[in-house]
Amino acid sequence: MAYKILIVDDEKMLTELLSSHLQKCGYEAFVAENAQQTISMLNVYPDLILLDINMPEIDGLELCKMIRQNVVCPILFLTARITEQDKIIGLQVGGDDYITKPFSLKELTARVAAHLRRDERSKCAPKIVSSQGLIVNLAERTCFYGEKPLNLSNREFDIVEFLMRNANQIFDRERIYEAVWGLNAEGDSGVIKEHIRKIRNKLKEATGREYIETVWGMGYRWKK
Amino acid sequence: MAYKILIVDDEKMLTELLSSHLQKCGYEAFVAENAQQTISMLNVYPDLILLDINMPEIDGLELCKMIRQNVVCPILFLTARITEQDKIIGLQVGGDDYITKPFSLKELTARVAAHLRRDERSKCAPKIVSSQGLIVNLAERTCFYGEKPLNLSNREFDIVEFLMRNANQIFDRERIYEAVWGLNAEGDSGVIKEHIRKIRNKLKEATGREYIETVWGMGYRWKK
DNA sequence: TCAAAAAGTCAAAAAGTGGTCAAGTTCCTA
DNA sequence: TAGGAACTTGACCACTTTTTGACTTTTTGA
Repeated sequence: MAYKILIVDDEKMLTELLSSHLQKCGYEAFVAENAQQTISMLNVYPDLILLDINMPEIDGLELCKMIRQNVVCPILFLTARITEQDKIIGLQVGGDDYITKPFSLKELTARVAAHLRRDERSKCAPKIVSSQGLIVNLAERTCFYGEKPLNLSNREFDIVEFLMRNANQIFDRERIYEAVWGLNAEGDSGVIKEHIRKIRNKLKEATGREYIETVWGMGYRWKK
Repeated sequence: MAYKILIVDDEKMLTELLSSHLQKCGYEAFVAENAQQTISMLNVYPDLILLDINMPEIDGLELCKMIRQNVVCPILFLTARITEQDKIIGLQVGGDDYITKPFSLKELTARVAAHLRRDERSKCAPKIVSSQGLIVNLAERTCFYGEKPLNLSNREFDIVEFLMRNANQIFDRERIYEAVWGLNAEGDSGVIKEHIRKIRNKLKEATGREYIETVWGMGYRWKK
């Protein structure tokens, strides 16, 4: 199946040029001309996003931040200006690389290919699980929200991993205990409660969002 | 078995184009040109519905609300206009996504595929029971009327589940007690009466309908 | 028409559940 | 092996659910 590339730019000329070129190169190309279109286009699950920084209405950087809430694929900025400052901001909002205008099509496709390759590698090796901008690296046992590390302890990480792998399902404390501590491990007595509290604190601290929901009388559920 | 897609639009040109394209992609396509046709078409149990918002006679949004009374499959709006306001209203009436006209066939099929995939995932796990627009998710133990959550407590949910599973049958309070609390559990003394009252209140609040009927001297019955 | 039985309502007591905290224990590392 | 981090425990509080019993309303049949 062909890689899907989403092009976000308001200049029709450019988007047409790019999309036809990328299609020739064997990619599937999708175009969005504004923020709204972009967000709804994320449903096609693009493998890579080309994002123009200079757009009317909404800033590309701002848009990037929004995209990152839902998606982990590489995001490459298309931009005229590029200072060190820009670069730092770009990375902060979750961008992966810059391509400065004007660029040759050859250069563009080379970069696109490189990032897809890299993404492919990271996909098979460490295994990354992502949920609303939260990136969990199972190989390194780390958890980041953008640049921010969560610093989960071992037990905490295990619990998060278990809940994320089974997102949207409800588990009572006993089931979580079994899953994380191992079967026929004795008792719970509230350890989970305490761990959940710690995890929630760290998640809140880093992301400002609620990930773990309490279903009264039933248990906990990871909201995807 | 091919996915069934229902296309609701009054422009013959468009519906023919769409249906032939979707058929080429391996889907089964059905067309409805107005509200009446749509409602009767629901009997084929479509897996996904493409719904034009701008139709004469009846508003697409209104129609969507009616469809949702009977059906849980994804509903995608086809629309020219699209503001934040539209989006919110669309979601309130039970829509799942928007596709703005004009759109490419490629984009359309991508979105259709994405939603079918998503729906497939949620289908295999939880098991959904539906009764007159009331959707009960056994896995999550939630109960919705369209968008409105019922917020049943555990005991309440158990009772509703039992009655719904055995719809149209009459059970006296003792039988319900046995079924929900477990056999040779002692006494009833009116607990059921109270729970039934709570459930009725919540059902009434959310749906405006009566689901639980009292058969005097005999017990209660869930009206399907 | 009236009284008894059945069903419905209400408020308050009882039981159960989850969140928080502080203190204890274990484990690991320097 | 001392110190600190991670893990566990139990007690407490706040809150929700469940149950109870007294009371009212409705229905039925003599």
